Amino acid sequence: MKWEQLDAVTAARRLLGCELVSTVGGQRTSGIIVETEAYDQTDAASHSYKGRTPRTDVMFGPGGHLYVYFTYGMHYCFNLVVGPPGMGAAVLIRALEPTAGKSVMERRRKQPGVLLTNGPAKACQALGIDKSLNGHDITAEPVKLLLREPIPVHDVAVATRIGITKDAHRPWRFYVRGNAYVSHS
DNA sequence: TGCCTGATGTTCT
DNA sequence: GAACATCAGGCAC
Repeated sequence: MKWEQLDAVTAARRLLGCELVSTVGGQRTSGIIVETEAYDQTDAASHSYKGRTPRTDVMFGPGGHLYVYFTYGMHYCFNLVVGPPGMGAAVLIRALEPTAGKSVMERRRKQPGVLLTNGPAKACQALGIDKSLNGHDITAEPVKLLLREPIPVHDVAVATRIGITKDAHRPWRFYVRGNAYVSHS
């Protein structure tokens, strides 16, 4: 998959159903992506909206890399950068359905079941992703994205994004209908 | 079940 | 100095 060739909305749809595999710290954890949000430079809610800064530098790099940021004083969230260099587009991974390493996730999260990964900062913590992985290439260890069959169109729901104030009306959130790990349906 | 709030770093104004 | 792509615990109903 050539993430450099996709816009944020197309990529956000295509990422649903794909699997993320992390071997951070020598511990294998993985999950299927079930909820995403699209952001791009024309979008006031996006970190790239105000142009390139040291923080948002990797968003303006080539697609296929992780953009990891720290927020609210205690949480990390991670995006997949998409589009060609200079585009400033990315897809926020909001929720995963765990496929391996649940016990590792429980140890990291100190929470059971659906609470492991049903939110962007939770998924990040469960996979052991932190700021040191900012700019990481998604085809390399220790965090890899594996392509899976696309989710059928009728199983994908579209909604407005969560937790933002600017451009909040854009229908740029996508999730797998009926999946228990989706944070808001 | 649902609202309110504390925790707490980084970035930008 | 305020805003922020959040989460979890506490308390009122």
